[in-house]
Formats: sequence, C-alpha cells, structure tokens
Amino acid sequence: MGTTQLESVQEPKYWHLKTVLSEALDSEFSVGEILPNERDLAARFGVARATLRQALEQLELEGRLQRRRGVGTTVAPPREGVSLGTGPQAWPGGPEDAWQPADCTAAVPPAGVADALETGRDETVHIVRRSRVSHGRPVAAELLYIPRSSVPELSGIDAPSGAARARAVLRELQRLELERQENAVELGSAGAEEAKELDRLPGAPVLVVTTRFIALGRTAALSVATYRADTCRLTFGDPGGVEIHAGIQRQAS
Amino acid sequence: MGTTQLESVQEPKYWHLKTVLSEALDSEFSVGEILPNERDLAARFGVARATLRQALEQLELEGRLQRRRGVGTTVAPPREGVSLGTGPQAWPGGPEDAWQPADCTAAVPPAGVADALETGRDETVHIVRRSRVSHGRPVAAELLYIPRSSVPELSGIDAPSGAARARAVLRELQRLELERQENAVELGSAGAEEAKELDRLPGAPVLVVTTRFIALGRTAALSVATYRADTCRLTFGDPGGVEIHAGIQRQAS
DNA sequence: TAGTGGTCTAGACCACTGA
DNA sequence: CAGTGGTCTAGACCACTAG
Repeated sequence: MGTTQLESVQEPKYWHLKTVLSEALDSEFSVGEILPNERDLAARFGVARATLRQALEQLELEGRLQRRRGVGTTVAPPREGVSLGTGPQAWPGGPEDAWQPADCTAAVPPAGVADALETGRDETVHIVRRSRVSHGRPVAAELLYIPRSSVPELSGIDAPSGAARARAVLRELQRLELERQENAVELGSAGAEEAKELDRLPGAPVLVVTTRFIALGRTAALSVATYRADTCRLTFGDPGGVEIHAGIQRQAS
Repeated sequence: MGTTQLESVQEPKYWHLKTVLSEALDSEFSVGEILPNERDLAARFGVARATLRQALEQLELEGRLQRRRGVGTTVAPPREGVSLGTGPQAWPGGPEDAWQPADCTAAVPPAGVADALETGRDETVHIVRRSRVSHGRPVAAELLYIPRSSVPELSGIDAPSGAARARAVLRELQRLELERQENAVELGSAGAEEAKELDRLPGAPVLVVTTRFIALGRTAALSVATYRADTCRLTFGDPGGVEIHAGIQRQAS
C-alpha cells in the first residue's frame, strides 16, 4: 500500500470506490448505521454521483448495504440463512413449513408451467400464493401451481378463494404420496407484484427457486418461489452446525 | 392495450423499455442474433443511452442477453441446468465429478474459512483450485479448502503444486468416510480473478455455492464455488425428467 | 482503424419518507 | 416540508475486438 502503484492498470473508479467503502464498512461502521447521503459521499470522494452510485449498487447486490428512498443508506446485517426443504422431501403446507398461505385462485397458468404440469394450455389450475416471513421481514413470495387432478377430493363447497381455500388445497395435497422433488435456483429480477410483496423496488435481484413435486410418476405441483437476493442465503442439505457466511469467506484473499 | 392508460402511474422509462425489448426478443430475434448497437437503439427509442443501458443490464441479469465489449449485444440461449451433487453425498474429485482440478497450493485461508474448518487462523491448508466447463464454456470456478489433518497420508514427495498435486490431495480425501454435506447458495459478484476465469468483467453477478463436507464430526473440507449467474440455473435434488425453465414460466401472468 | 460496449461527468427533476 | 435515493439527459473518453 506504500505506493499508488502503476498496477492501477485501469481499475475503474467505481471498483476502487467499492473496495474503499467495503473496508470502511468493516472497520468504521456497525450494522444499521446510516451512511452519509450520496451527494456528500460523492463529493467526499471527488466523483460524480452516478459513479458513487455504481459502487453502492454493487455493495447492495452483495448484501452489505441497504438503500431506501426517502430514508438513506444503511449498513445491512449479515445475510440470513433460509432453509429450503429441511427434510429431503415434503409437501408444501406440511408440518414445519415456513410458508404462510395468503390466497388461492383458479386460473390458466403460463405456458411453461402448463407444460411442466402436463395440463392443457387452456386448463385452469389452483394457484396458491404464499409468503415467507423471517424476523418480521418478508423474505420470499411463492406461486404454487396445483392441477385439479392432484386434489380430486377438494370439496367445491369450501371457500371459493382466500387463505381458507389455500389451506384446504394444501391439506388435500398431503394425501398424495410424494415420490421425489426437483429443485432449481437461478437469478432473476422482481416483477412489480413480487417487488411489493418483498418490500423492494421492481427489478430488484431475486433468487428464483423452482420446485417440482412428483407423485405417481407425474408432476403433482410446481412451486416458483422468489427470495430477496440481498438478504437471503439459501441453505439446503442436512442442517445443523455453525452457520457459515460465504460473504465473509470471500473477503480479501 | 387500446389506450395508453393513465395506469402508467409512473412506470420508469427503462422498465417500459425492458418490457418492449423483452417482447421483441421473443418474437423478432433468434438465439445468437446481434442486436443493433446501444447508440442506435437509444436513438430509436428516443432515450438517452444510459437509460437504454439500464434496460439492457436488467435483461442481461435475467439471462436474456449477452453483451461483450468490442463485439456487441447478442440474444442469449436459455439458461443451462447445472447439477449440484447428483447423488446426495459425494466427495469432490470422485467419479462423475464435473470439475477439473487446475492447481493446488498451501496457504493461510481467510479467517471465515479457518473458523469453519476449525483450524488456527495462522494455519496453512491445502487450497485446490478447480474449474467447471460446460459446452466448452467456463461456468464456475471453485476454491476448495482442505485442512492438512484431512489428508494425513499425503506424501510430501508428490508434486509441490499444480494439477498433479491437486489430484493427489483429492485422492487422499476419498479415504475419509463422508458423513454429510451442507450447502448454501447466495448472490455475489465476481472478483478480478474469478471474472477472468469465468470470462466476464469484474463485478459480474455470480451464484456463490458454499459446501461444507463433514466427516468424523468435523468439517473435513470447505468448497466455495462461484457460478456465472447469467448462464447457469443450479439444479439439485433428484434429477431426471424434462427440464423446466423458470425464466419462461415467469413471463407474462 | 472503425465500431462496440464500459466508464464517467455535471447537471436536472421526480417519488418517497419522516418530522 | 426538507432530505433522501431513483430516474434521466447529453454529452465525453476509454478499452476492447475484429477486419
């Protein structure tokens, strides 16, 4: 560090800024603390506000900062471990399920979902909306697609929609014997509705977890869950033991 | 759609742009095709280049586009499913392992890693670098931390470093009986070295998969693998069956 | 060397929050 | 209401790629 080496071969300003800020966060700030506003910070570092923002965006993406319009930028707590499927295989709505049913409607699913469910593209399915809350904050929103054939005994006399119906559908689902489930995780960005549910702006990065529940050789239900990427670390496999934080592991070399 | 409704309550331009572009990608472009350059596109839509770029950035984050400096913007192929742990539990370097060992050195790991491994903070461990390639493209880079105590029989006469030593270390690891493993997935951004290995720019979004291998009640190895978030969809649990694409499922309502 | 995307600037206005 | 972050503009220059 003695010299400002030539090795700054062409390091972008925002990248250097990010490094400096990251170190400052470690040493000079504590969780929840409010940073100076963007205009002040930019002036302090002698860069345009847009450049400063580029650094802040990266730090927010890495879960180190939290920015809220009208409020300010605060130091984020370490990411929270959120368990996916504690037991190897379990229906949604079973015991130990961390999700809260919010609503249930009947509608035609997107074509991709219909194909996965092997239902006709015009066929309506049960769509259960659920949300997952942790430490009082929403962390995930889910759409659960369930073909009518998976819950044949569902009484039509039950509530036509709402949380009560959602619970009824999930209860019926338990009667099937779950063969196995397939999971996939990928990066996405929050749509308008998801953003509202997750208390973020549209376009915010999310981890999309797609789960296919397989019973009797066919896909009995399909879940598409979007987790806040800024606050969540998805854990799976056998739990237990001390928590580990990749974020911390990756710092420095 | 008949009217440009007032419901454009305040939809940002870049958001609307993203929607328009996304639909155009579906209907008017095919995979690999090159889009007009940013200056032309911006002019065509009557927005500043920065605004256009904001839309492109989102689409790239969602894996719909691929941008390369000096080349242009192309339509990306659907994300590729990348399997994490086909069998429930297996040591790295075992049969069916998709990784290619690249190097092996001995060094003091980051503090977070040392804590997870329960080694002293000044203690050196074996660090195996591996890379994962799919369809000729690099998709992930990994750092594997292995305490010396996990491979006590390792002969000091072997190659002091390089791929040969990496293979030797992994071979020794197989002798331990794997009890279980813990996985975690979170969003991160590529560091300078990772970026080079993944053929991306620094700061590119990555999915960081942390795996703790547990044997004899202690952490026998720790893997930190970074996957390209733009091209990968991580799959786990029992495989088999038709591939599903959350990206497609999430389109439209 | 021409053309691409990546970085950066110095402004402006807006939407939202909280006092 | 004042102050915050979010959006947007119209430029400029740079790093990289390929012919």
